[in-house]
Amino acid sequence: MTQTPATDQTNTPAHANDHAPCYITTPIYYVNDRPHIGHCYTTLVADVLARAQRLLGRDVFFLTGTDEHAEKVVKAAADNGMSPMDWATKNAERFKDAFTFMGFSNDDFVRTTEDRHKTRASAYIKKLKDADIIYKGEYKGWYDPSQEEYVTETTAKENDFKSPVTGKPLEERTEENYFFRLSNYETWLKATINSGELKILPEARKNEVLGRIAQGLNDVPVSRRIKQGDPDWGVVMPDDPEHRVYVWIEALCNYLTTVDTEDRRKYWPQRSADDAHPAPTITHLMAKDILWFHAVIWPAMLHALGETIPSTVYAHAYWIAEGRKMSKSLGNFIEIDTLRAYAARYHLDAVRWFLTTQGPLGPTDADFAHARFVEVYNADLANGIGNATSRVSNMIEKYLGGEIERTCDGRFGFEEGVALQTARAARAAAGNPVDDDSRVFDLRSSCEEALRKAEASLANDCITDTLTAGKALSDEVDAFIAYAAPFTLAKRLDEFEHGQRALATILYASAEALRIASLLLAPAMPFQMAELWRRWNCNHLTLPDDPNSPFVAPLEHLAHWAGDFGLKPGQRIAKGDPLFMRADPAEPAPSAN
RNA sequence: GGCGGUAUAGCUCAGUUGGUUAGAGCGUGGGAAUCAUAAUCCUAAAGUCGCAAGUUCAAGUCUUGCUAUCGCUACCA
Repeated sequence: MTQTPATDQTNTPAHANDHAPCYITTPIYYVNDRPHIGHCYTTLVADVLARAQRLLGRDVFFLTGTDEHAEKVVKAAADNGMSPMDWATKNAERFKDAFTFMGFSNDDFVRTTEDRHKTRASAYIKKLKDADIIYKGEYKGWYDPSQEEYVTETTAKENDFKSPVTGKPLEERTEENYFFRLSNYETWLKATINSGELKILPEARKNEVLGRIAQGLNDVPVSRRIKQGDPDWGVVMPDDPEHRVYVWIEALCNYLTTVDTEDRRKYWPQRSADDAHPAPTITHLMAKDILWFHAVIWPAMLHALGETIPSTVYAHAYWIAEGRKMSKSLGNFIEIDTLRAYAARYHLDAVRWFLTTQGPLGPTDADFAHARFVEVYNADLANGIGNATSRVSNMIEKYLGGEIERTCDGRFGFEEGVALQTARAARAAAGNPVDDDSRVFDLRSSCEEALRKAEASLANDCITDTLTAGKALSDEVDAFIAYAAPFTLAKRLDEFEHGQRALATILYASAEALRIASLLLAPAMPFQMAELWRRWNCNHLTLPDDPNSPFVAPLEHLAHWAGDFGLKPGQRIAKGDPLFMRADPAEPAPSAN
């Protein structure tokens, strides 16, 4: 499952090689933090994207992990009477547990304290140092003796050159440090970002980064001199044991160190201009606070190393809670336990759906409000896809004995079609004729359209269009059922020559469209969609009982109307319990305790 | 302080190079239907497009000022 590194690719389906590989990362999370909605959200977006790309048939590698080399980790460990490593391990496990709970399908979980990371990160830095791209220089800054740390120029100025914490005067100090020649890459960065070779999303963030680059780039310090009594924690500057590499610069390397192995290099290949293989896509997802490192410093480092640069750096905004910014002082962080409580009441897939569709993917923050959660849950899931599958399953059980009788082309209201004419006649006979007898439904074309939309949006790392396309299909089925009223026809079968055939045709089209909708919804709701496939005996997954098992074919094939994986005559359809039970808006929010 | 973004129906947001009655989803009102988780379908109402001035035959869409709000301001993760 999720936390098991899938290091071997032997289970990769054959079709996976038809497309370029796809590498998706989240930041590695600071191990002193407790997993909260922020960590879960970024990783969920990555998971939905990874699942969607796998569904398209791509060979995906999805990485997350923990950042463990901060000095504060040593302190926190000491405060808790543990060794830094034991403390880090304990907290890394909390992230792993949280992510397992969220149903994430990451292929690996990297910890920066692992040798595989440290040795390679160290090698990259050595390479840069040997090339004089990392050089020894002098850092002049404002030092806060009471806190034993430097403060930034701006912070120093804002606080009138006094310690922001204690108010004692700051000292101007000069220190010997190593620097990275970021200033060398100003022109290159501008060109690379402007050309779209490096996509920074959303657009607003790209402009922010470009604006800041335009103000000029300075070389950045990447190390600090090791002082007497410093803990041995982190990566030492190659060939200079008196300096330690700053955590963040070593941490960035995790994206490359983890796939810098023979079997994984396909996700991050060193490419030449005439490379015939399709270029893999490398997508870094993160929250907006760490965009600068990922959009500027990291690509420049990679460029200096002669490595491929990421194709997309996506920085989403923050969640706020019930209209208020989450902060430690307010103590209103939505922690993993709150999400667990929501999942226990509404289903994990409902939590995933809400976060994905209502989240701050754009440049502005989004609100996690209980009332809103229930509204979206009822509108999209209980009344939407949940109810639609219930009513269709129910009618197939009731009118067709729980078995698909025939297929059809999914087009209704057109000249040659008899099924909808029969259904309209039945409504008229029942004294409830349709308002508009010229209405047409082309469910098959709608499905094909939805598929195109999904593929186009995923090429731009957009996950929501795929989901809304799936939801739109389910909505169309609802409208079709209301119009065709198969339940009315079912009561008057003997009045019409082809009544039974018309009924079976209408129900087939409804169910087949919902099956295709469920495929598009699956990246966000893998568990309940797999449950639906079990009830409907659809063989989409290699292991029908394991929602995390690979798909048996790419989406294009799976979603083919009445195709090899479509519903077939004789296929058993079971109704089962509601996938998403309607929620009571009056009920108080689930509590973590 | 500097640079930049945003202000459009109750809520969340779309609104292309300025051009007829400003759109969607959710929520709300009315009607229909009853297969379904009282779900669904049809339909309606609701906006002086932050405020003020300007450019123009014509501005939500351009300019200026004001107000509110948000982000970035680099080496803590």
